Amino acid sequence: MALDDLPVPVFPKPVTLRDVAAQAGVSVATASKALNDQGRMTAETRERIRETARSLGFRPNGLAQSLLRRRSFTVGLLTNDTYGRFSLPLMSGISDALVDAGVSVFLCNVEEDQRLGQLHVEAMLDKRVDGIIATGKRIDRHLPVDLANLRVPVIYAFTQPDPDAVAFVSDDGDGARLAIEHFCRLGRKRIAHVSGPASFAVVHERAQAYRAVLTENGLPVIEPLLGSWSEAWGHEAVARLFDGRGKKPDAVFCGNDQIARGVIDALRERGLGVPNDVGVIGFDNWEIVAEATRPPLTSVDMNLAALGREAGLTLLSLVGGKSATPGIRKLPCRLVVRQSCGRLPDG
Amino acid sequence: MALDDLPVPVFPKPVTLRDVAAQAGVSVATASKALNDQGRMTAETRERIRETARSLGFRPNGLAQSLLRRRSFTVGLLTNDTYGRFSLPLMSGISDALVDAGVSVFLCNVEEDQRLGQLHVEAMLDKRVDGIIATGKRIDRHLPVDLANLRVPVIYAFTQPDPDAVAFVSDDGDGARLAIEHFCRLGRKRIAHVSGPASFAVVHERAQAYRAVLTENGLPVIEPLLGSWSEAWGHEAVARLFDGRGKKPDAVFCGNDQIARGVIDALRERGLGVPNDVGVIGFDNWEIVAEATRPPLTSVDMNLAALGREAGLTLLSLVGGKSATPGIRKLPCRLVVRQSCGRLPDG
DNA sequence: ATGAAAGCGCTAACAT
DNA sequence: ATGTTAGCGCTTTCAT
Repeated sequence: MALDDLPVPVFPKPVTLRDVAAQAGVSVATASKALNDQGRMTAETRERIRETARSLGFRPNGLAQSLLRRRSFTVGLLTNDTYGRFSLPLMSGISDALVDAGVSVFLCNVEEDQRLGQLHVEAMLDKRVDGIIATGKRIDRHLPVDLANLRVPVIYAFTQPDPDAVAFVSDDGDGARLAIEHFCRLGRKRIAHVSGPASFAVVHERAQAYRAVLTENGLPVIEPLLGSWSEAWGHEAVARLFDGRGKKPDAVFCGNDQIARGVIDALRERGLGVPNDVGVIGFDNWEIVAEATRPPLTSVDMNLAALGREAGLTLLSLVGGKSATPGIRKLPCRLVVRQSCGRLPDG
Repeated sequence: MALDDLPVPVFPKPVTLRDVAAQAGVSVATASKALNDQGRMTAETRERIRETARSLGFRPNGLAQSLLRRRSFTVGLLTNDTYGRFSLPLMSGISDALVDAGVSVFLCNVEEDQRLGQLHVEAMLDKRVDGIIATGKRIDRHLPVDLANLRVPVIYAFTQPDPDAVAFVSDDGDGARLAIEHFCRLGRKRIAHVSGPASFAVVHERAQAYRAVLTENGLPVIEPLLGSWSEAWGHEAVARLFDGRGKKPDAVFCGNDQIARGVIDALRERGLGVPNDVGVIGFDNWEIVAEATRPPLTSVDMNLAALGREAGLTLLSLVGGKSATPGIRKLPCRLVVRQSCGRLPDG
């Protein structure tokens, strides 16, 4: 038995329009028209050409078409959030919007590497992408690439945009507002806020909305507790909130779902019931966490997929030659109600 | 002030080789050679042409190059795991391997939609990708697309391959073995196994390795407990393991990190200490979970990024005309030791 | 040492 | 109703 006898796969040479034309006994031009529903010819010829194309398994070479049309039906997607959970729904929304237009997506992960980023952008440009979408994991940090004055339209989604660019971000103030108003409707009176590090812009945005809604409702504002985005911090925050003397909170609005989980666990350890004694709301609506807490966690969802869709559609219209108003557009959040807040009094 | 006065962005017409040639006073052919280090010409001319190219900001049109070279320096990445945590490390590894070769990645999410899948594959083929990588979220399910007899090489990574295709998957038996052997080295005597649903192939593969290693070490085999991949199941499994009469386990090997978390929490609630009374090992090494358990969880890592790299490199060599041995290649796992198993007796 | 010409696979004016 | 011609932007013989 022969060694070194691996079946070297030989790939069939692609069928070209020329092949189809020859086979059908017409010129390339006629074949092209037949397949693109252009020009005039007898229905019979058209059908015959179509049939030969089909039988030969002809597929037009997209490179040739793009070269001619000056449009590759391809957009570049830049991200620095390979492992995060934000980019995925975002991307899914983007692809979604683009697929319907027959546009494919080049995925490029740039990490924090300036050089790599620039390299990727050039590669995209060289491949003649129709446009570029930049996404990230936080809206107050810029990707490590310069996207100003490119030869193609650029859209920012969930990342810090260049000035005068078109950008979409979640409205974190709106998200916080939804949460606090939900608590108010449920009759909670002492609502605390446990959030992430002060270095995040959203932390302040949410805290501000938290204060505003409480004031509007004549409820006391408890100074927000800022820490890290971890369960451990949620734990610790509960100690700080409940150890002191004075009135205890009957609701906690958390900066993310992991903090919320820490809070819920800590409350249980203290013999405090959720939602009966204390209501809890999280942020991000990370299902894997929100559904594992006991009870399941009510949480603010940033609608990232919708945000991605919006970004994709806007890019498409830009590519189509329309113009879009520059500036940052904030998209509303949505409260996903589970069981960590209890029911309406009259519910 | 005028309304409707949005600055319609006008994009500069790309500079072509023809422009460069004209500007430098040479023919396109010469310009091409100068920029590609081909042909012969005075160093002076070459440099002059280069300089004009640079000053004009010339970038070759990749579409034209690809059309000629019959190679797009682009590969398609098919996945049905948009939201999962498996595809991301995988993708990152793949891009990693490809970027160095100047190859970009088309990301396509096909969900479970057969029609959408076929559509995407055709789109990729039309765009003349050099090859395709199929990835998924479990290795015993096929993507909803037919990738046999394509015009380009195909590699499978972490998804069920076609027969005779080249595929890379994690070696789950190896992963289980690493876990159980670790327990044995630490002197654990009654090691239980709590895993996911019987409908997953990996569940059996791991259970088999579990049995084998215990037998090799002369330790009793406790019939594996199969359930779901959730924390709640981890909880319940602990009840089943510890409620009965008879000897209690001193170690639990879990099918994923969420189960492990449920197990650890349930043990604590029973007053059982981890790792002192019971050691726990998880699977997947999902950092966000493994680092949030108390104590932090020792877990089996499937080395997905490495697996992706391997897949990427192999595709590249296939594209380069080399041949690869068909079949499923299993890549080893790695045990990430944290604090849920305790130390070596003499450590 | 440089350039003219052909051609990658396709589309679109402009003939006939 | 169909074919001829001229490109898209580039590379590559082959002349000069």
